Amino acid sequence: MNAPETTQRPARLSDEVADALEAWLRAEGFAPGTQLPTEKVLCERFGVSRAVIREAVARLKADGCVRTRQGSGAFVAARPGEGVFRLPLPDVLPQDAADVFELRYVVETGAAALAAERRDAADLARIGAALARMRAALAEAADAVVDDDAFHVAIAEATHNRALARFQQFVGQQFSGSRAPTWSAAGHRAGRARDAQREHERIFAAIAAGDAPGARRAAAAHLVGAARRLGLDPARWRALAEEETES
Amino acid sequence: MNAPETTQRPARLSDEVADALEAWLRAEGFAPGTQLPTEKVLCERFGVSRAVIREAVARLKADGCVRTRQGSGAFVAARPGEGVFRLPLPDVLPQDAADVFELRYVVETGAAALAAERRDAADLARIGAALARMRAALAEAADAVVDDDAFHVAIAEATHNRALARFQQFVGQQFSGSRAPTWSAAGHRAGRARDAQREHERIFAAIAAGDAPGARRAAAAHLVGAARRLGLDPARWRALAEEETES
DNA sequence: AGCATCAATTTGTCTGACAACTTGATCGCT
DNA sequence: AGCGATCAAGTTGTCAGACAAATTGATGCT
Repeated sequence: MNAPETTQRPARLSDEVADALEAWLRAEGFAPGTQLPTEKVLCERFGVSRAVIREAVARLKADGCVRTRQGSGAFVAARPGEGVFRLPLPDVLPQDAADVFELRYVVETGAAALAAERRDAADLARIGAALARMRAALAEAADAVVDDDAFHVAIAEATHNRALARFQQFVGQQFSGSRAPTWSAAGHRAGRARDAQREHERIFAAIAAGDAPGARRAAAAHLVGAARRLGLDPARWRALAEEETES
Repeated sequence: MNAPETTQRPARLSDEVADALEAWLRAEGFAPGTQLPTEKVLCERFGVSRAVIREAVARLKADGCVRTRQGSGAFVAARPGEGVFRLPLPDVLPQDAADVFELRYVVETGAAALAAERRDAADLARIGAALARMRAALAEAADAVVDDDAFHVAIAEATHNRALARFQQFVGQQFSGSRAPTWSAAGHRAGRARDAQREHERIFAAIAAGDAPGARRAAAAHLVGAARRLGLDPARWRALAEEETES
């Protein structure tokens, strides 16, 4: 068990340079159109080869904050990350997965509270329909991953906030693959589907009642349960759950 | 018949290859985890050098749909577009601006609560330093936009959650341009800087005390104030503020 | 002045090599 | 045989140098 001190961050040299470049641009606050140093200069400044610099610049190009013209140079196109947000994709690193899940936690609890305040009849109908489908699937031990997904999306849409809805959909989708074990045959046997459904019902009840703090607490409880079902470290979530439930 | 070359699209070879690769992945519908051909094979298939292949793959990596492991290979990480979040740019639509600000509200209040639980001495030092600089700027009616920015970034980093920190930085930055009126000469005269600073102090005190609910309330109050200073509809925020302050 | 030409500069691409890492097979020991 | 350590391909990451293609500003000519 050699946990080699989790040098968690960029093992890739090009990523390191790209981060540094992005941070530099951000700090300097260059106006769009200003020219970047030449690749040769950047090579010397960072002490790396041109290939690394090119890959780093390529990432900034992909992010849309830098634009290059052959023979001319590289230019700032916009402030770094102006309109795009890139998530550290959770592969095998449990740390990244936990981080992203925590982000989902923050957003989804807030969304549940907002949904309780803003939901209208159509929202409640959509949420209730997804809930009913899951209830039916629970009775016959069937799969309901798509309905589970629809349930959370419907809640996000009940906030009537496009940005929030899209972002919750975005983070939630990062774990859509991990939602299968709950509704699998083994999940039904182990009671995971039943537990999740009970949490779902509580969220819906609070939203339907217009109880924003209650919806927040119910969503928090659901996410803590989801984290446990995902095998994430529960210790990290205890504090959060207590924070929510004590209010 | 020479093509008039109005196809200004891919003057870059690497972009051409990247587009072809992305289209290929999308068409093939590979499940996440499947391995891509090696760079050498791709070189032969596209008839280009390895540098071009690497830049193309780098773009896919930046887009988040491919992930590479040194010594192992390149693997499909997600469907194209998964892993990157694009915000509806709030240029002209005030509705979008309000939506994005609300997203910021949800994330930043959650981050403040987390920061209160996880902050260490170094975090407090960073937050306190930014706060002190703003205090000094307030005394002499100077500009402190960069310190205001640093203050919020330091709080986000105190969560020790990379994803959360980067996302808060991302949404906060959408309003960085709108932070100037607070610290302008007119902002000092109108007391906007003073109000903001008072709110900052409360946030810091709660985080330093390890009071998570208090930090959440203080951050909520600050954001409601920021929304008012931005000229956003305060009615929309009253409900949220009450939700937080009642707990 | 106006214009074509040219040379320097800069990004784009190619080539070859080596380093760091992963993975599966081989070898040696119990 | 079972099992662990070791080794050798194979693959991506990085380096170095060179040339191609495009831009830009200076030069020189009319």
